[in-house]
Amino acid sequence: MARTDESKAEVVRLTVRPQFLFVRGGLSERRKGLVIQARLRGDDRLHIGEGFTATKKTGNAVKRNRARRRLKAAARELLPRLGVPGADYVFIARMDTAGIDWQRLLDDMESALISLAASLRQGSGTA
RNA sequence: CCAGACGGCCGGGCAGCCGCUGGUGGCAGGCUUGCCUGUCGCUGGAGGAAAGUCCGGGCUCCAUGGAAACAGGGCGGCGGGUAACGCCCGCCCGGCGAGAGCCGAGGGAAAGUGCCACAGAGAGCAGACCGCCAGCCGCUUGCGGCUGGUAAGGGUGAAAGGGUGGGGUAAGAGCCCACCGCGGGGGCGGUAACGUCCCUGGCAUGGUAAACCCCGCCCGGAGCAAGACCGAGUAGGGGGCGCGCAUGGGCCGUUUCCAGCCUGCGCCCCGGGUGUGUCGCGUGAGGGCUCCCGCGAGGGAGCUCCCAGAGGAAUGGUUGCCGAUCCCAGCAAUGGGGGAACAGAACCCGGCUUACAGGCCGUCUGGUCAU
Repeated sequence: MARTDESKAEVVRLTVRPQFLFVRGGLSERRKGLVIQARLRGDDRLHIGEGFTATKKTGNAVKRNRARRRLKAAARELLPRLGVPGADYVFIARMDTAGIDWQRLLDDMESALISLAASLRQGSGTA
């Protein structure tokens, strides 16, 4: 499959609570190492939004920090290549995120992003 | 060397690649001339507990200042340290330990009130169940009954109205005596808590004050979502109702007094920013080294360093090597496995408390061996 736009889209961090709530109303993909939510913003701009969350269930503050940092590091590698321009993504840490094998985490994120991209391009992401 | 006590310190290391954030420098660009953007360097970047948010402060805002009383809260051997403390140091007293040491909310219970279950005859103006003793009566002698004395013994209890020993006595009892304890007075040592000695009294004073309480000392409230700045803007404006036009009313726990200030007061409704940015926000009761004073907590002087400042929240992700206890095998040398505890700054300090794999250093105690 030949990628038409080789220029990677700019990635912007989601910062306020309403942005997270908006994405929660969109699509969701669950893997062993993480959960990804995604939703097309519906505006004209082409940047990709990214946000990271770890709930109290993930563990204490150290475990939550580690899980969120691993998600950020993985997203930095994968999201510019696999993310859909104009969509916002929220990466949610699970119990295994901090301890899972690094390559497995990358594989989980890649497969989730690919299937989300397929759904988004079909137009069901705007909801 | 083994066992133990106390104090202090550390709490994974190195390298490669790719990132984040603060500071700083070069270059380029922009313009409102001191900032912004891009890029390339250099450099700082979690803890001993960053935690719990339990105390004490700084700082900020609110409150007109002072005094007294009351209310509420806290503290409590003595002396010292400190900005301060409920913290720390030294000492005293009591308890525990063979010892090094450890533990103690450690003022007042003969001001008052409350409480002290069960058991027990009796539990706070004490108390005769058994026993002991005396007298009288009955009777088969040691037995039984009645009356009285007695707190030495038994029994109950967490605790039985000073303890031990002797005298004394019908049996006993601070009834008397010695020592201890307790109360009062005095001498000496100590800044003091207290210690010690002498005289004296009489055995009257159970425990509980993290029960009320009494005594002494201390204490305004809220917190960085404090608070400040920019934007037209945080303060005022308009309306209604009630009371009032003064010897009134208000000024932050309450009341009173003194001084001062303000001027209608109270309630309700309407309209007027709704959301970021910047500051606060890292030079501080600051760290390191040396010297001096002090038993110590700590204090002083000199030199030197700048040492995290995020904001859905940076301080990392990943790979390789080395790796402590630990687990398995083995008498051992050793081989294999495994791969670091508790835990993440959010205005900042001083403490306390709690969590924590493992390691290092020093001082001391007891034991063992050698000399």
